[in-house]
Amino acid sequence: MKIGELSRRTGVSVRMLRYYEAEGLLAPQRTGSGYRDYGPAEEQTVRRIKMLGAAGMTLETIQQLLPCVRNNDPEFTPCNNLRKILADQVSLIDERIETLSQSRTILAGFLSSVT
Amino acid sequence: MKIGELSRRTGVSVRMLRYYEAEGLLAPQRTGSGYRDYGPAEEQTVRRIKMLGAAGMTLETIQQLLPCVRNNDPEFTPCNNLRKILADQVSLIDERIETLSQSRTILAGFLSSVT
DNA sequence: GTAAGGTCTGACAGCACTGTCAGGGTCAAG
DNA sequence: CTTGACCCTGACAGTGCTGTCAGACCTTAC
Repeated sequence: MKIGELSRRTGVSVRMLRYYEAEGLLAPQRTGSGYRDYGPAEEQTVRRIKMLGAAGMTLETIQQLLPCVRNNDPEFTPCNNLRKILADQVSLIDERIETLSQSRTILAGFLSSVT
Repeated sequence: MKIGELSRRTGVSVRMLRYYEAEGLLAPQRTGSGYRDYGPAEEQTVRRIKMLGAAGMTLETIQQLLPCVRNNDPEFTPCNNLRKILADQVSLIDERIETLSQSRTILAGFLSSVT
């Protein structure tokens, strides 16, 4: 399928589909006239990128992870560092939550001081 | 005092002190030769900016808030929205924490699926 | 008077995307 | 054959800071 249809089917903008490719996360076939031609495998990949992105991962991190999920549909193929990457991501999120919680405490303090 | 000393005393880089000024959060005197000349009031302001920034507020938001804390002015009239701004910020942080928590859940799911 | 160190302005770079526009090619239908 | 929808590449804008560099001026001390 062409890029517009894939965009419609996945909800990812055309702009971002091209960006995924520029960042090395997708490599669709090209038609004779240069149009990108995506297959079902690519569509699945895009859905995975979207899901991992929703989990707050950067495209760079997703790119590292992608080879581990490219093959088998339902589950991850265990790569050596897959667990480490995921665990690191969870730690990263925990750190961010902790930082935000501290900020919240500070602001709540200000708020109560003007009440 | 000059900008370098203020930087040393507050731990805010010279670059950022100038940036604060460009964004309208500071307006130090100038010497005859054009050097910025900060007084104790400015130093206090910088410390407040730093604290509010640590609470995750953008400079734009801090700028709105600053007139309310600039001097312990008994006049609250122009700061009727102080509490609202603070409350909004807390809500914003809560949203971000919620988003991160959802991301965490997704990632933890991935992690358990490869365990 | 000269050397060192501080300061000035202005501008470019980088993050991690995301939108948008320009200028031009392709394809299907009427 | 022309129209309209779609596609291509490339580039600029904007976020909210933050570092760094260039070229020039000021100040202090030796």
